[in-house]
Amino acid sequence: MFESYTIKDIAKALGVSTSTVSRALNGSYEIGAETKKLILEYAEKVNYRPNPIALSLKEQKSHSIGVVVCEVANDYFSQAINGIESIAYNRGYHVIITQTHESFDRESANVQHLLSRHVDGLLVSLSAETTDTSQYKYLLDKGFPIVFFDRIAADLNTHKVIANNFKGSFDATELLIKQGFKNIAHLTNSNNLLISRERFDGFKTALDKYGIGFKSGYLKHCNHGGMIQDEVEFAIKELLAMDESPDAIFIGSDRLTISSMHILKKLNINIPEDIALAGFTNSDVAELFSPALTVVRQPAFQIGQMATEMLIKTIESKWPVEKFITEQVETELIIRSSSQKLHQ
Amino acid sequence: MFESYTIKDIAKALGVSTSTVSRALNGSYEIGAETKKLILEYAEKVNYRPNPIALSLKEQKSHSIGVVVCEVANDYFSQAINGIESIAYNRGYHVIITQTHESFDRESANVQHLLSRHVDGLLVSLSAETTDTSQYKYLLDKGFPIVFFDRIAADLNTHKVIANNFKGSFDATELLIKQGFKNIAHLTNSNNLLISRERFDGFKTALDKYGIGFKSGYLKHCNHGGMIQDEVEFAIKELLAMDESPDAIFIGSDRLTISSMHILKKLNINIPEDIALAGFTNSDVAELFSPALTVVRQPAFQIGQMATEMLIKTIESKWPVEKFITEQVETELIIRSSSQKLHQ
DNA sequence: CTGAAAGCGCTAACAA
DNA sequence: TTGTTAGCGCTTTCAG
Repeated sequence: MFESYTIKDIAKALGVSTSTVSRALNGSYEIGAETKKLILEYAEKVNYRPNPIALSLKEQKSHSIGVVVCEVANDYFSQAINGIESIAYNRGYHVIITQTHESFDRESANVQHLLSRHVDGLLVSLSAETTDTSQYKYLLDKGFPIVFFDRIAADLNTHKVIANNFKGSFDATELLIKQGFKNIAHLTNSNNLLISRERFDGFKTALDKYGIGFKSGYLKHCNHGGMIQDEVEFAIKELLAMDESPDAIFIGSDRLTISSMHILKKLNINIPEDIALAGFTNSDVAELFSPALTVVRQPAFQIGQMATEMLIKTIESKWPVEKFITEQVETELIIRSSSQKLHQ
Repeated sequence: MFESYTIKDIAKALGVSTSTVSRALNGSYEIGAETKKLILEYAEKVNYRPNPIALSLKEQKSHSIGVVVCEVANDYFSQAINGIESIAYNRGYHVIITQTHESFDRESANVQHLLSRHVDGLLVSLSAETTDTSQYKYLLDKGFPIVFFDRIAADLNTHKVIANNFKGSFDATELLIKQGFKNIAHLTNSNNLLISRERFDGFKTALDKYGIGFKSGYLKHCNHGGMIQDEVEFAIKELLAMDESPDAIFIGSDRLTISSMHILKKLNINIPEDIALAGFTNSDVAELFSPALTVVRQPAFQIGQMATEMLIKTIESKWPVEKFITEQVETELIIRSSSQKLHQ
């Protein structure tokens, strides 16, 4: 079962050459119907499975794709990875997952490692620390397939999949405004990330639309994306200690949203009485929270699927791909009690 | 960068033979210090990386391990996978993850697929449907390395890693009893799984200790492990509709615990007023729930690490491994308000 | 100390 | 229609 038959074993058993066996197995037409039938039957009988390693060596393709994300224990990314695997598996690719933990150095090391493993392509979501994308540019220039998703590198010319961050952010902020909140803070990931800037834009635009001035003190960046708990706690405490402290926070990152819930609970701050909350997250249990959490949800599974399909298409393209597209998908605003204005 | 240098390129560039290069790179002693230095320096300069595929073909080892779990979007398993990857990565193995979705057929297909990928060993947690473990027995008899974790096959002679399910279950049940609950139901996964039986034993033993008779109507099995939402809802509704309906439920599975919270919320049943709750889960946000959830938590990350270490040790053992061990780790009972008896 | 050659499993160009 | 052979990148005898 695990010491599988080789093409050679079959050839010997049947008294033909290995190439004949290969041809039969690959459905080549330059082979006798008789021989073919014989070989296929025998192969079936002994449960022949081609050795993927030998194939890889021959074809110079590993049939694997590398994935670079900040971490897997994150609802958004675990769902995206699910989508990635669902496509990859069906197309005969396996995926190697690496985590950056929001560090640029680890990101580079991971890319190197994946390259040395001869992955056929890369699915990348940048770390919060990354500003230098030259390693990707170098690879892309050489024709190596890379698809970015979620945390994309705007300046690189390749396929990208991203959610409509602007609108997701705008909608959530507008909801808070319509509820009657006036002092809305924005807690978000590093400004290095395009998604942070897009989400801030959506936030700011909603404020503008309703004539609410933006206070720069209400904008807090967690440059480690919530990997360091103290950083988040510090930011939130700063907000709470302001002269005119905010009555609502809109949070622009999955991990930060969950961290904030933990911290506010620890500080005994009531949501939404003391401060209202809404944030990006793909948690499936947000409705169970106390209070139920208003969230902006991304179609993470689908994003993973789309990115993987684009990548495999690029990998298997006979011609060098020149025209790249950026797919944008919509987010979903799920309104629950954490964003509710209580009339006292 | 991604079209890497081969040993042949180096040999040609330096005017030596490929075997000499190989020897230098592998630190063989039968080589001149001069030549060695030259080769190593050049290899360093061009950033030589051995082709892992060629190595695999040569060594008949893929340096990858296969993982079989019911699903990754599950707090326990995603944490275990984290542990698995942390060890595997350091030891130069990569992991291929497959999901059974609690189906025996998919489990078999996954094992076949992983075998055809020539994984060096298997890390398995059985599906809820599995009763026939003969495929594993066959492989083990042939000396193929397999380590079971969490949902183990008791009768197979190999390494295993498991939590102290009996004690975890006993402690949680005892807590409920001490709180004053008398009619405690037990909702759990398929009886096929040893962990279900162990957890039931812990539950039953606690009941016995306090002289509480066990009512068979209070025991509900979800044979699909919560993959089918209706099954869980049906079981809970049955409990609630009983003449003497339970005042507390102790749940024996991560997924069922989360599902139950969703269902009770939907049915507008208050916890713990109407019914108290405690259950196995590795969710990191259980304290944020409404109400905060009392949980039995397993050291999933550590379990993943231990299983992987045992597997790699078996894979790399020079001698056929004959003595197998079963590691047992302790669970942790985290007491929160969902299990609290409110005195009215 | 170093080189030539075989072989891991498979495909494909070339011969027959 | 089938067989022979070379080669993918690497290690490892076996000669020299």
